[in-house]
Amino acid sequence: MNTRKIRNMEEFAEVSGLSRPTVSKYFNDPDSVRASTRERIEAALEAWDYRPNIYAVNQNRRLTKNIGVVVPYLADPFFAEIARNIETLVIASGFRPILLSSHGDPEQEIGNLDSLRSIKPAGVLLAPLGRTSDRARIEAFCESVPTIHFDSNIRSLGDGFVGHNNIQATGVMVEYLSRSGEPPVFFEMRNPTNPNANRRRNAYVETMERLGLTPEILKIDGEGWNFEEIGFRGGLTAIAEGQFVTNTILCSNDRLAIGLLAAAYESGLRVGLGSGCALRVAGHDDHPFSRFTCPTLTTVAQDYAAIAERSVEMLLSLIDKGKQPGERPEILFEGKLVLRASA
Amino acid sequence: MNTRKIRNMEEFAEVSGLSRPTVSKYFNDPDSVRASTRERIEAALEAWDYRPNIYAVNQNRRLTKNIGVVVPYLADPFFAEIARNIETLVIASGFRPILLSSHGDPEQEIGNLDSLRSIKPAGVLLAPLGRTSDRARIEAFCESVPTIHFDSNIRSLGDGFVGHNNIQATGVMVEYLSRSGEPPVFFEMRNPTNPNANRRRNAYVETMERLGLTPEILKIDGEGWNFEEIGFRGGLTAIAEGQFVTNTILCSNDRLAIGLLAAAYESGLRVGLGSGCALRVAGHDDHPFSRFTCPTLTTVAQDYAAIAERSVEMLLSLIDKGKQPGERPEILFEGKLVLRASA
DNA sequence: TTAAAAAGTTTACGCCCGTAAAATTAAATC
DNA sequence: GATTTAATTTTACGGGCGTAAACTTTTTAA
Repeated sequence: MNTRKIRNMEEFAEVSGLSRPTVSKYFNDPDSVRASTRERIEAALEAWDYRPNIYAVNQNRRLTKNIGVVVPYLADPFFAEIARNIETLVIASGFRPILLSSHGDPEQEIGNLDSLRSIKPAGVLLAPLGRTSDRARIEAFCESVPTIHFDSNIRSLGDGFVGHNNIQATGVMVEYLSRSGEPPVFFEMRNPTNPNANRRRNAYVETMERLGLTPEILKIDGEGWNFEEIGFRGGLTAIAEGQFVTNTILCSNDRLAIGLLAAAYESGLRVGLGSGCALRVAGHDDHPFSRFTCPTLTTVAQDYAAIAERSVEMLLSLIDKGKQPGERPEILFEGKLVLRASA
Repeated sequence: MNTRKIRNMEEFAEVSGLSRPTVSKYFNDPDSVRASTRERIEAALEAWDYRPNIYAVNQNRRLTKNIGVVVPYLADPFFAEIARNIETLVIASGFRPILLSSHGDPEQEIGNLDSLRSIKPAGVLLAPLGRTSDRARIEAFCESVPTIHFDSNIRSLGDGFVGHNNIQATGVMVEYLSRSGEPPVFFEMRNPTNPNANRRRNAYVETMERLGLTPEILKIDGEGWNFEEIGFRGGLTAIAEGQFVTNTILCSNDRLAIGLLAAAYESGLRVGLGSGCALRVAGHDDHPFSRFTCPTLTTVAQDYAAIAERSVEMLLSLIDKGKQPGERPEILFEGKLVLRASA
């Protein structure tokens, strides 16, 4: 590594023995220059440690290489995991991911979008909060920036959607639970923020009716994203007051189930399939921690990898080809039953 | 909101009835202009929806308002939580946080630092991976960018450190466990990546010896950041082969403890304080999930809020006053015993 | 009221790079 | 070796804003 400090592309072009526009061309697309030229530049890069000033580059390019990724709540390992997958894919595609969490707060969500707008991203992958989201302002954002929604589908918002097939997945779980024991009671928050929760409830009701069973829904109180806490408190009350109509409980998601498992343990109720068990509990999502609950949690897995891959793919194609008027692709991946010890 | 689109600061100055330098001054520091001027600009901002181009601004400012935040593993709710705290504080101080995760990978860690360097941050808050980190390259980074380390202290790296007092915290826990039942066995990974793990082990040994007890350490195999899995497998083996010398186990961290609890459950061992219990298990960190394990986990809490607050404070002062040669402040916050059901 | 101080305006230059057009050089084709 | 084609260089401009100097206006203090 040479000692002289390279201040800008002009100087770097000089030590490479080339002109600045050629070097600039190389940085935009290494394949756009002759092989021999490319080698000279790359040799110079080894020797001199220069990188184009990202601010000057982005100021002048029509489109930056930034891709915004907004998730509703990063402290939830589910979103952390899917964000990790997305990040890796975005980088591999030569873009630069900017990861933002809304921390469960609609204002922060809009703040994140505002903040993204100011960096003029090529596109955005957005998993919205849901019910509490400021629909109008998200819509305004989507009109100025190519946006693919994932995880949570807000009707007709954004240029496409990739997510989990809640209907199919819930159906599979309800069928399994019904044929392997008592039919399930559905356990959920009274005012779920996420639209997936509503789809899951509806699918539960439909499937139960199709099977000739009576749907039973237990709605518990609680606001915010502290789902384990909410499931725990709701579970304690439900157990103490005997609110569960059958011995089988299907939770709207794994985090509620984790709370409910804690409540069952606290109440001295053994959870599982065996004859010595008082309760069966199932979740939904295959949360990273569901393999380490006591007992391990039976659940329906979302296909994290496929959802991440497809949303990045869809966004890149949107950026590349531009918006197709009238079109808004929606892709759902099927859930897979994961049988563990809890149900 | 007016319809005419403001393209740049020139046009915005025009509609505000001011000159561009004055407007520029306002955006750098609203208090640097007369109150009446400030009001005019703010009124215009309401009416016209203009924001300075962030790339042009950063290209010209000596120092950007960016602050990098690098954590080793964002899918760990512990780091997600501390990152959330830091983010909020950084924003409140008028800076812009850039959150990056190393995903447990030393190369990604260096990649993150490289990526940060290219955005010329005012400063960086870095929680390094630890043992596997590329020390030399981190050192090189720290020389060119004001950097405060947190969580994990790599000897003499960076311009300061804020973290958890592992020695004191482990001592408190060992004392509690010893006086309330059988003395604890220390349960940890054979090759812990994080230097905190070493401090905890040493503190365990010291405290045990001070109390006149024999330290017993159980090292389990496993690589990577999948601590729950490692704790689970190690726990299963240890239980099956009767490797625990006493009935009390102090885990190096909560995530290992979560795995061990799952192993105990799987093995039919009841964990807790009562007479019907075969095992006592304690953790370290007060992981967000430790309130929902079965049984709930006794642990030592890290002061998340204080660590976040102090590291941001330290970094801002470093940015403000510049590096004091020879000085490298180290601040440790004490751990607080959290008694729950598991021990 | 007046002088001094503070704030704002004008003018001008620089930051670092993208990009377009025209001129030149090098590589590929026959 | 001459011609075509592709790549590179030269020249030139623009993007949006920071910032400095000199000048003018407004505010504050005497």
